[in-house]
Amino acid sequence: MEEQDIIRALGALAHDIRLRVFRALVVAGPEGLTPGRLGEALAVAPTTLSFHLKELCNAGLLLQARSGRNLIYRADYARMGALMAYLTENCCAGEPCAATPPACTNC
Amino acid sequence: MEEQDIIRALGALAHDIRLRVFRALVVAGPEGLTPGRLGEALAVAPTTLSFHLKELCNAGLLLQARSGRNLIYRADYARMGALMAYLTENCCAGEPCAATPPACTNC
DNA sequence: TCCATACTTCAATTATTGTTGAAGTGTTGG
DNA sequence: CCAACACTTCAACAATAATTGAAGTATGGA
Repeated sequence: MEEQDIIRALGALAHDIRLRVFRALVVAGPEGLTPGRLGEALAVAPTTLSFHLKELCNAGLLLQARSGRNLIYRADYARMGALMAYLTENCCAGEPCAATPPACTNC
Repeated sequence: MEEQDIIRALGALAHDIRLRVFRALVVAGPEGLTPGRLGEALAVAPTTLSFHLKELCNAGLLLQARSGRNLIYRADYARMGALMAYLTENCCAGEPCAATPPACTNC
């Protein structure tokens, strides 16, 4: 992931609606959610929501698919993981991720 | 860290100059750097740099101190750690931080 | 005290982002 | 094929962020 991608991803998450959308999709898991459900859950107007979903897609954080007359958005976990990896490596003084509460399940 | 703080921090890092500044300060360690050195290293005009340093301070990611006629900026590692913790917990499906290469040094 | 140094703040301008309602695209059931 | 549905795109506007040069503040040395 290039620096430019990192900046796009961070910028995409740096907005209240988009952060909530992304969180909702992370919680929703691999099945994802439709804009309809998202708009309902978060009380965001369709046009506004569509704009922000597009932003998140452009940043590479979301995947889009069609299912009938609905679109389905899903969080791109790999991408989010890559973002975390970059931040851990470059912005945390090389320390292991400060947030490892379920530490070392394989030990 | 409240959602609003998370958004501020993400927004602060979502800019090429600011991301480089923060990275430089992380690398510099606890001793930090002066705006003079930063501007020199990153080739940024003093006014512009000052603006971005202020943004990073306002976002809580940087600490400022005076030493003689120089100001010294340092990365706030704790704050960055809190940001990482939030993202791991809320945006990574509860999986442990995707980036744990030096894993489990205490095992 | 006065000057030079090291930055910051201010003010004006430009560029980018965010929001909204209206119009458009693709899809399904009748 | 057509009407209703689920969304997106467009266009216009409002709000916010970024850049620049000029002026201001704080510090240390002559």
